[in-house]
Amino acid sequence: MNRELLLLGLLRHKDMHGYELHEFINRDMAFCTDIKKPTAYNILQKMAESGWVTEIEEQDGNRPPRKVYQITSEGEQVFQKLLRENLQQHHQARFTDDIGLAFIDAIPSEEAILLLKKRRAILQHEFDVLNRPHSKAHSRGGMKLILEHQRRHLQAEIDWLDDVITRLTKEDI
Amino acid sequence: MNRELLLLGLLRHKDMHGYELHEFINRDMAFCTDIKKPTAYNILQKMAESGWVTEIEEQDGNRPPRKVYQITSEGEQVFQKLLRENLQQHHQARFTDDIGLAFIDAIPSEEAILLLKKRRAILQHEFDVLNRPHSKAHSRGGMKLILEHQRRHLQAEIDWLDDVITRLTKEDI
DNA sequence: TCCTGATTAGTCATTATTGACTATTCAGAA
DNA sequence: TTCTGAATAGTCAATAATGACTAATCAGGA
Repeated sequence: MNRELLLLGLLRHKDMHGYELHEFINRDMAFCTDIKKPTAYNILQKMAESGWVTEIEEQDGNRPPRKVYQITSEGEQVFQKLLRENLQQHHQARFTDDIGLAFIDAIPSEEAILLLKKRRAILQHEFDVLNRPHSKAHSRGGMKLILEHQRRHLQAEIDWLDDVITRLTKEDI
Repeated sequence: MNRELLLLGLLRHKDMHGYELHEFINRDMAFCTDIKKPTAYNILQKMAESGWVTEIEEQDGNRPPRKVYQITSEGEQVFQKLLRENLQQHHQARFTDDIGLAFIDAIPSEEAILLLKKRRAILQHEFDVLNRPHSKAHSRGGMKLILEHQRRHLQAEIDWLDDVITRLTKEDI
């Protein structure tokens, strides 16, 4: 239901068509979700069937018509409910990167150290990118919170990875 | 491919049947992955088709026969490759919990604070559970690393959430 | 003994997700 | 003006994932 929350939240600000929503999400919100285009259209269609949004065919010049989505008052109520649910819950994070760690004793620790140092370089690079001055879309309210969250998370990852590398170096796993 | 890595890694230790693999993953590795039963069987079947594992029908008493999976030498090579890939990469974490934060200005900050305090209590509880003495399955090598990772991550989450709550309290979003 | 609920083991029909494709428009170069 | 590559807008067939189901066995109590 978090994808629904996201789409409704964006539609509250302004009416948008599917492609526009997808573009925004994949440009400005890539760090918190990952909705592919057909998935976005699928969710929009279902929300239209549920009456949370309305589809309005719009003709722009002589381009083929496109469907503009508008949140309904029922959709607004659902948004308010989903938002409250989201804020008061916590979903355990699953790190797919961890799976390899479970089997780290299957390779020589010198090699493991080299591989993890490579991972660390990637992490550091992402951290640096995140600390670069950011776009307009990211400078308002909630977005800043989310960016700060990513920053904190990446810092914790780097600290942890350094710790793992140190322990491997001391053969103290 | 990380699910494949996980299943192959477990089969390296001993031959297992599908249900056994699924049970182990959902009991002892729930904090790093989330493979449903039919998904596990599906992956095992595909790995059998690829020659990474062999299926052997086994009769236990007069129970219906079941398929025991055994890693092949080709499977071992794939495991070694996947493990190295996994260790040297980093996958950006996506926090679905963040989506609500993006729209936090849609509700009064007093209410948001209450909701986030509830979230914090859940987080704290998970942190406490994680710090309780853990099972045998979790006390060996790689597993300890992963638990430590979760612990660090949860600590960072709590710190961040406290920061958000403080900022909201000061109306400084 | 018989019954009940839990455990073991797996399947299958339905949903969800996505890679790959179509088709139009537009901006600029040749 | 004609061509080319990028941007816009969306669809669809194929794959992946899962909820709900089946079915046997077992442990223990009535």
